[in-house]
Amino acid sequence: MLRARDPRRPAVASPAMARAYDVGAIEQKWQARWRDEGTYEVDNDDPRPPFYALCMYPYPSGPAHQGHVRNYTFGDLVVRYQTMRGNAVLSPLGFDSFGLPAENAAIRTGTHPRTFTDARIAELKESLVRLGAVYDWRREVRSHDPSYIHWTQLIFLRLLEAGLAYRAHAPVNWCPGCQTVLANEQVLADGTCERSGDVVVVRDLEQWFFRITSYADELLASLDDLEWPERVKVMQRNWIGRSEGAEIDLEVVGHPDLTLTVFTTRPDTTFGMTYAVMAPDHPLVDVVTTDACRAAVDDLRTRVAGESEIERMASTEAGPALEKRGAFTGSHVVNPFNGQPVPLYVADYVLMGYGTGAIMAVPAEDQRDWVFATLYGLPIVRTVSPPAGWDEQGGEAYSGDGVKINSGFLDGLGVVEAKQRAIEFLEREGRGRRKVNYRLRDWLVSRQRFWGCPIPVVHCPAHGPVPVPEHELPVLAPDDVEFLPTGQSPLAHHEGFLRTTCPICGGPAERETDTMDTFVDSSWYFLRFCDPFDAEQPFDPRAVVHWMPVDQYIGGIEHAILHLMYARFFTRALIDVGLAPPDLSREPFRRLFTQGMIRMDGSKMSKSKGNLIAPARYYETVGADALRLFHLFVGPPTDDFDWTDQTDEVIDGCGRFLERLWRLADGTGTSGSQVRTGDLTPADLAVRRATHRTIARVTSDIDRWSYNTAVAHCMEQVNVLQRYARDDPHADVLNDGVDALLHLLAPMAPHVTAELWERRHPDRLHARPWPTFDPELVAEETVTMVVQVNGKVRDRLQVSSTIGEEEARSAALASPRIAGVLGGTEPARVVVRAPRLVNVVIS
RNA sequence: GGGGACGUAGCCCAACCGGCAGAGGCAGGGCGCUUAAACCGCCUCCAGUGAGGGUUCGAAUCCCUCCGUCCCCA
Repeated sequence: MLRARDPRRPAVASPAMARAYDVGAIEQKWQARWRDEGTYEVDNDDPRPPFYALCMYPYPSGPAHQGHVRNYTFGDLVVRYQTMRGNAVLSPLGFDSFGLPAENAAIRTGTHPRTFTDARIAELKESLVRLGAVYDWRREVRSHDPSYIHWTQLIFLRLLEAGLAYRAHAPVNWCPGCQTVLANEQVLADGTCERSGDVVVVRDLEQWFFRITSYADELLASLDDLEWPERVKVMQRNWIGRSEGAEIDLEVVGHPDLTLTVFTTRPDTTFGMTYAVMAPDHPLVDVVTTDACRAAVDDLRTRVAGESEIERMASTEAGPALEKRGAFTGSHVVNPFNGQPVPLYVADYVLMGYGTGAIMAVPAEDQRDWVFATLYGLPIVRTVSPPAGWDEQGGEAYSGDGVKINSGFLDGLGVVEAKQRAIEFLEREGRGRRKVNYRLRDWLVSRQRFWGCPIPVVHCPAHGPVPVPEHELPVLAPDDVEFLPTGQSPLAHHEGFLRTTCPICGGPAERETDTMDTFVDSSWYFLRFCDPFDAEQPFDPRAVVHWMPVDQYIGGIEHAILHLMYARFFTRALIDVGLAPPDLSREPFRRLFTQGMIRMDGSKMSKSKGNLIAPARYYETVGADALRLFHLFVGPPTDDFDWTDQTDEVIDGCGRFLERLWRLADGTGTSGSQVRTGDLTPADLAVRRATHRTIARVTSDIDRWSYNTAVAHCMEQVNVLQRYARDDPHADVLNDGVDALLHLLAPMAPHVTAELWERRHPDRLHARPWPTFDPELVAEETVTMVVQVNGKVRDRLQVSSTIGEEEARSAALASPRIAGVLGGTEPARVVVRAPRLVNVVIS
């Protein structure tokens, strides 16, 4: 019976096809062995040097997708390779198991989020086991486990005690779809929610914050020493957004008791201040607004109140209703540099959360001010001379360097010098001060959600927010709640949870019903992994000092900013509040690797896009080893990969390679030829050299994350050995070659190599040391020396690899072909790069 | 608008410090094996490095401009 072949289905799916070996059987066999024998379980008192390898805490969304496969293949390679290198490798995995999808599923189906989440964890775990990824599962951590909640809450209380957690009334980004508060970074540039796509609005709520801004300078400065991708460091630097400038206290005309403090990065431009602007929610707006202007100002404030900051910032460029962007307050402030009064406006483009919530406007040197000034007919005075032709070419604001003009005592200076002079003037006159400002804001951690770690606080009418006593932890959410799409956590409707007593006075009090942002859970899980059984404390100080910092952290570039920033902050904060020891590294992740995305049809492969290619189908056919090999082989690990119709053919190719390896190693590749012993021939020696060269190359490839070339070099070596095996091979040379190859492939294709090794030797491949090579065998005896004339290759000579410079020069010039090209011309110059190249230059 | 990465054969990619453009794979073609096909084995076609300029004895590699794709921040 014939059936049309599904082009997306691997060719080897056909059961009729001859297989060299039973992929499914051996993969299951070895997965069971690694589990039953605890091969990758490691104790804290292990005498080998410690190595901590970690893949980012996954959110359990169901079976692994190709992005996971790629991530965990890299991670598993590191674990197995470092183990063979003689290290005690800590390889834990856990699940970032709190989060919205589980709760949304609960609202949709009525299933408790725990039931839903546990099922998704089981699926993810199973697909990782089937990938052959190995972990010390004894150390598994789940965010929603009461023993983890306990310590997350203790950390919260200690941060609260230290003043690093606080409660504040704040405008927050509210997503109507998710019915919760979002952090700024969860709001996309178009003002919509990154998760649901709803338009985010601003609401004013009492919220909990972590004081990450206290660490802004340290988080910025210590980036320099990290072995992280430069692009990630750049993103973190930009996110912290340190800017040096000045705060200036402006007098408000007619309000002798008031000063309006503004922040500027360009104090040198103060002579060009032609107006000033306050954020609509600035506390002084009411005071300075005159009756005549009140209606317009109130109108603006009402409109802005419903908009997210992102929307307000995005509206900088020309758009509809521009004239509604600001309103005059009726008051004036005084320019401290020249004593001139200038009008004071309220405008949406100034944000209360940045700087002081008010700015001096210098339209000539700031584009947003330029747009606003043009719109409202405000004067524009240049204080920096723009480059020649700037105005003629339609130039507007000029923010670059140049000579100061129209600036009194600053005239003639450059911008950098003028800044310093301006700040000195302000400080001397008592009108302002040097000030460093950050874009980074404190971390808003409150979420109006059920499926998160409860914030361990009760609200007492008499004593306000009171910490839950530590011996009462953990505070756990009740199970008998109703999941309804209301604006509040279901906890807020649960009387049994809500009603409690004040720990101070014993009077009636209410529990806090907000839960913590799930980024809190993922900010310290890597510490818990060091000591996951500790019932007395979050982790033993000795254990974290032993394992930390993480030697190799592996994850997606999408976590380049938030997760990594929060984890860096938490590690420092935990040390500073005394939960972690002072000798713990303040940087949690020493080396970071960020893998490229898997794309399909131009967009990220994801569940929401519906373009997932499940790994399970490959486990059934070519096997996990082939799928792993494919992910390693297909391109540089940092690069994005486009999944296309041809991808299955490449995966099949990886499967074919493993079958060739099998035939070679299992003896079928020799096709019955006699295996020779005795003295080595030159051909034997060449193969032995190839073996050592392959060991050297693959080792170096793995060390520099060039897995695609590591696989390619193994493929090349299989080709060499296969050819050799058919052609009167020497027993030792062939066996050594195959054995070395099995070692090299052991971290990449662990199942098939383990099985082949077992058929050849009594011990376990993955417990063996990484192979070494003989440098003398790696070095070539003779090399091809290229002889160029004026950069063009004219001859190739076989020379000793140790040839000296003079010798190389004479050999090149003695070549008849070179002499022919020169035709008697005297070389103007001879560039010698022995032993590879000689370039003869003639004019 | 600002910052960053990348562009090499029909396709995915090598070329590590500036030194012979090709290691590996996919697809295609041919031959062998086979009653036949698949599988397997052997052989093989194909580019001068997105475009232009510069530095250099020598540039895929370094610098500049432009084009294209992607990422981050606005």
